[in-house]
Amino acid sequence: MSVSRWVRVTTGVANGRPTAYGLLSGPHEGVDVTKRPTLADVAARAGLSKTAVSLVLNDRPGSRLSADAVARIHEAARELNYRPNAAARSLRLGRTGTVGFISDEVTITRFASAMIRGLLDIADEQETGVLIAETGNHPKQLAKALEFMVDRQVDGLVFGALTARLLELPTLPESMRAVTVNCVSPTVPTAVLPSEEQAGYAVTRQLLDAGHGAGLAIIGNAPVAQSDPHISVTIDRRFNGIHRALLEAGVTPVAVEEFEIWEPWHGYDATKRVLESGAPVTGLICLNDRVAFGAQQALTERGLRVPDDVSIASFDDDEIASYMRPALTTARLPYEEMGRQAMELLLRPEDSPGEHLVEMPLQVRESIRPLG
Amino acid sequence: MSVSRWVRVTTGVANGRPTAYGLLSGPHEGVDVTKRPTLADVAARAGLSKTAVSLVLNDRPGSRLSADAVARIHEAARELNYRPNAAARSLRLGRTGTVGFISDEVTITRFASAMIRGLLDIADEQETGVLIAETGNHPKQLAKALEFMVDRQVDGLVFGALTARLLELPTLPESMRAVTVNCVSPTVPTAVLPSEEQAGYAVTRQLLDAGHGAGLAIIGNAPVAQSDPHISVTIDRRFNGIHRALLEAGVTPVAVEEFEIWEPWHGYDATKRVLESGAPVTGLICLNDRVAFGAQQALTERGLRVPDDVSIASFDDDEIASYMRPALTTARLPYEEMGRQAMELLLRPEDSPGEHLVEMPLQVRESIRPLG
DNA sequence: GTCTCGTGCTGAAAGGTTTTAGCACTGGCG
DNA sequence: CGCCAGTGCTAAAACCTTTCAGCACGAGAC
Repeated sequence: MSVSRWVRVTTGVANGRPTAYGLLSGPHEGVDVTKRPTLADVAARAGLSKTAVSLVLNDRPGSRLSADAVARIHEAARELNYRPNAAARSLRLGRTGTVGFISDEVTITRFASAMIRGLLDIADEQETGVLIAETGNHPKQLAKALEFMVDRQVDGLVFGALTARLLELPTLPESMRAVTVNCVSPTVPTAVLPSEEQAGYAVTRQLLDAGHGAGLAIIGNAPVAQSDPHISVTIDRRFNGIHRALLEAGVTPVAVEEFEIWEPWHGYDATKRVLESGAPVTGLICLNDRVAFGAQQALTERGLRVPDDVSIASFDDDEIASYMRPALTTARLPYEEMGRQAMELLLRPEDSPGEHLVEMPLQVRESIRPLG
Repeated sequence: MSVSRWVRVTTGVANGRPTAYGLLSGPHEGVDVTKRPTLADVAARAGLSKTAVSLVLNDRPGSRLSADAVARIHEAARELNYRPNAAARSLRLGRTGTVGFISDEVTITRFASAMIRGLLDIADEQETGVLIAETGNHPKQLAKALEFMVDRQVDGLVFGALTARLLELPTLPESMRAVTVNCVSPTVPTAVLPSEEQAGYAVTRQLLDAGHGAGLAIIGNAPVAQSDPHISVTIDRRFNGIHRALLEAGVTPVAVEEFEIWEPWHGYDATKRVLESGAPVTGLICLNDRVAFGAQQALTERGLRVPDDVSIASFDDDEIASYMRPALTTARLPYEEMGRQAMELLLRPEDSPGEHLVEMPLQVRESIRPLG
């Protein structure tokens, strides 16, 4: 059916609420035009019972109605443009065909919005709606959002976070399905996370393979973030991957710049320091793209060119990575894929507890030059 | 109440659906622990009728219950941790306390996610939930989303778009409240748009006031976008503002670069062309920040510095505008404020048809140098 | 003593769906 | 003929809320 065929026909108000919906004057006569048709209307028009209509329209197996009856019901439903009333169905069934997405600020900031894309994608495939709430990291807001969702009897909950951290969630109703994306919580067994160890390893190898073992610098070492799961549970793994690659190759970086917040200006400052120190740097592992962006600004100011003089590899595949000249080689944070995974896990009938890692694919672009 | 107090107590399943919810073993005895309490449970505990409970809990004016009765009901509700069943209420009331947000790709791309922030902000204040759907510009998806929302009996609809264009929407049920944000539709009378004329004027004046009248270039003239409302209904106004300022000052640009798609590489190419043409350019009006970013890359490659040699002003206040060195002076696209406005208009009881313009504030940063 | 009115409260219907239990009929078998 | 099984269909309950209509009772007016 097409929604566009619904129009209000009178402006009458009954019981303080408008009820006057109906079909555009169309080919079918004898239809009550004052309100949305119900099962009873379809039943009347088909000359059968509500039970029969419900059975047929939901084609329940085992209900043995004559082919004629089935045809009449379908015809009547089509003619009346019947759509079931979601509230009534929810009331009866105890489920709503709706899931909730609660995050700190995934939806409302630009960084991880691809996560929503993934979520909505799968939800849509499964004819499921998504209710959204953001907490801005306030426990009060979280409690409120949760209460709202539970009251609406959502069929499941997805918890998301901007940075992959440990979340403090209240205990959920035990029958409530839930998945965390880009975060973990002791109260939710199923979690979807980016495969950071692999990414750390891949990024580092990319520079090592290009021959930068002798002049490698790390821009953005973050010991605090590494050790505090409330800041991140995955940064640690990213560094583990980096170190595994270095260890394997027997390489020690010529410089390691430490700072916890990864914004362009920090990358700029840190890289400036490295350059001023005179360390013989030929390759930069920047801990994210914004840091890499700042690093490049510092290099440019020094008259150094990427990748001719210094190569850069990085993490995230932020918008900025593709705007840079040269475009940045970086390990992509797979937000969309994580969103898809989460929704699939949530909607799947069986449980799938545990950590589900999603690969961070290396986007190889032009910021690395092979040496000699 | 706190949601965390709900836990499943048995794993029993009735009618094929789990119903076993209850209070954590707490201070109150004699409460049925097997399911969410209903009005009837509260009534029983308070020794009154369902009617009385409903009346009191919704504190309907004109219902004259004794102070004692009111107290008993509140107490019982609190003890049982009663929360009304949203589906039942919707069924009865015909409204849901939920609005729908349908857009092409506002939620799922990074550009306009602040719009959602504004929407959710206000929705939250008004205890309203938000159902989200994205159409990716497919009419099929749009119809599906609309149908879904109408079926769920949302109390209103917000239509959003990434670029401020004319939308083709099916006729809505006439009683359905609706607002468009950053887009317009003949079927929806209330629209929220950015105040582009004012922004065009302000940006241009900023360069003129700094003395760049003699060396002004426009990077990103877009005649097609200007004249096709399906691409944009506001770009036109942006140019009108620019031209009004120029006309007023009696200024003719020394160069006008035309291209319809405003990505960094286009800005880069266009600026390169201008520089190669030898036009005596001292100030660039870039039609968005990404174009400005590309322009700066071209300038830098030519050994020209911003703002020392060339000044830049731009539109949008994209992420990138604040990352650039120097940070970019730009007229902010007020997505968040537009979102707030839209939700306020939607939730307001009276209608407010017409166009609601939201100011685009000029973010004055360091990319403009006053000429001697 | 009857009527009227105000007070405090309640029964029952309505909203639209799903599902259980079961009715009425036919045909086949013993 | 009696019984059983199968076929085609339906009545009614249940889900939980809101609200209309109205009951019972006591006080005051006439």
